Amino acid sequence: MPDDHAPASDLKRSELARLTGCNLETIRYYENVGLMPDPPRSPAGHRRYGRAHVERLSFVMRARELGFTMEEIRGLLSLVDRGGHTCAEVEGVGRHHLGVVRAKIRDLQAIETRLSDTIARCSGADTPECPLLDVLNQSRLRA
Amino acid sequence: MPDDHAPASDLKRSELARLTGCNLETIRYYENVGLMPDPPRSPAGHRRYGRAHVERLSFVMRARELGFTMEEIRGLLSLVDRGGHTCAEVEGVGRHHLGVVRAKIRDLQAIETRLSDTIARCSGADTPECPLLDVLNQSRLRA
DNA sequence: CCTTGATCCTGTAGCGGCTACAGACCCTAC
DNA sequence: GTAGGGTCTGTAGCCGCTACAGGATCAAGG
Repeated sequence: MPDDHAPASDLKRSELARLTGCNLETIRYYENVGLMPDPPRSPAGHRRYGRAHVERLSFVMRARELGFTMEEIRGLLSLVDRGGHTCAEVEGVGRHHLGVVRAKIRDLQAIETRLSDTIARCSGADTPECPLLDVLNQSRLRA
Repeated sequence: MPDDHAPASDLKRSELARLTGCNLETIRYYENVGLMPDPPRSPAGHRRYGRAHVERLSFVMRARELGFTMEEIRGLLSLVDRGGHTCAEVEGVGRHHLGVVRAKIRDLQAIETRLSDTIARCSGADTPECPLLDVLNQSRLRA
């Protein structure tokens, strides 16, 4: 769709927020931690964003949606910014993160199994005896 | 069960830490946030723990291992402490937490799928073109 | 031109769940 | 007595935001 009739430049912070769906304060936060560049300012000191900022923020947001840490995103951005990056480098970051994600899934699945197995044995009755409490109380010291 | 021959009482904080595997500082933290009771003190003000503290801390640690938040653990502990708790109440807390765990797993699995599908298309070559970067750059504004 | 209300600016504090460190005490052994 | 450990307290830092206070500035209406 040709959309050039809409300038999408010289945006205020609130407009960038609305356009990207990013929280207003988070934009400033990303600037502080170096994920977003210091934007040019109006004479009164108000931030003015352009198309490049919209794309940069969108990149950051999509990376966050995929669970990349800010450190990893900084890495990805510096790869791209310095130019001459390779797919291999980017893939390396991605594979590492994928490993972390898979590890988290495994941890949570172990919890899920243990928890659902335990709860399945709950009577749901008005008695104080409770398999879940037993699991939490099961002392390796006695027994 | 008669187990009174093992004292396991009058423990120092470091001993409680060693016995439970809990980090030394974390014990004080749990005390500050109300998961552990204020223990009795030696004349010089040093904390002295007994068997009950070992069990309490173990309870908290097992609950944390299952991913319960401190808020939920406080809830579980107050159920037990006030007496007259029921399995139904405990199960309720557990079921709620299980829902949260399952939601997290779903979120992570969505990330995992998207990430692994994308990385699978990476060439791993020295070219700048990269499917992962494409995904991060894919602008909903143009295209 | 002036006022009003919305927006912008800055710095800072808070969330959860710890972890660690500084600087003061204290305890034990030699 | 003194050296070294352990303990005490308060506080700051981690991540990734989010929110709020108190001031400056903007845009519209009268």
